[in-house]
Amino acid sequence: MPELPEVETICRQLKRHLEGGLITRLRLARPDILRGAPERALASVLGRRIEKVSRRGKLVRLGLSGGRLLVFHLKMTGRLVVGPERRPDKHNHLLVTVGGAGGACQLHFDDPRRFGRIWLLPSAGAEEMPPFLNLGPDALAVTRPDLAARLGASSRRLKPLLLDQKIVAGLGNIYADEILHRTGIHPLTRGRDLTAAKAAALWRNMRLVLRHAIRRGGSSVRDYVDPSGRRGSFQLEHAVYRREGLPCPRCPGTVRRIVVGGRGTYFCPRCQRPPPCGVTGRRAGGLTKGCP
DNA sequence: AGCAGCCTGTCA
DNA sequence: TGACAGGCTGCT
Repeated sequence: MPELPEVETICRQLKRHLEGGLITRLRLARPDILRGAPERALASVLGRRIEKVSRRGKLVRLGLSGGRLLVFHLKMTGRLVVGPERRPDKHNHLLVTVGGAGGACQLHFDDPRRFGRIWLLPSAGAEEMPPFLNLGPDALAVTRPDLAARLGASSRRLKPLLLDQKIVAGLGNIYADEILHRTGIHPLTRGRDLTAAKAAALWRNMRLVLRHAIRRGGSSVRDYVDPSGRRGSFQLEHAVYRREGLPCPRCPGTVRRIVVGGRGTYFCPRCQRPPPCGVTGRRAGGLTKGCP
């Protein structure tokens, strides 16, 4: 489940290994995961140079010479692996051979669940087409007032709001829960009910948690590894994610799990106060009485 | 706004 | 062996 910190870690590695290299061979094993251009258009990528590796939200961009962009979304189980030439494994979807100053290497895009997608786009105007169309500002680029405005304009609960890539791009289930916990906000709080102080703290903690997770190489909860096969270590510092029944690290409370918008949501009911007039997380009632 | 569907590996 | 995991699209 690569989210912003994992994708950032991946990008930094790809940058080191791929930037400046020439694409000498391509093998698309599963044409159905390619979007934005027909399969035959992939041939036009041969011989182009990988000029710039970048990230926006959870998307990885390879900027190619000649105005092309190769974009990857890893979704849940996708992996980008770089290394010496080797046989593709059975879950390989795209194999790119890159010639560089230090000899050839290969980029493998593998995804056992096949949720992952690849786009081939013209770099001019790419921001106005899928998958960038409707994508909100990156979680590490959004300004404090912009985030406050985006959350405050909505009556939706904060958990689904933070997961909505149109609001802010890069957060997934792990970091949404960790950020809400660190800020002491109940996941069912509605966006419009955020106080200015809480919105500011949320922005600060979002940056803090994401930056710290990047320093740890991301979270390896189940099978995430970076392009060199190394696991991250931020999972060791998760305060709530997948810690149901365990003590909250910040207060004497116990971590609970509820389902919000179909997603498992972990929080501490003691230090993440219930929203003023909302559901408590157990069952509706009690607190809602008397609220306008 | 909420949920099925896409997928398959993993765990109870 | 069946439920579950979850990012995102598209449907209701």
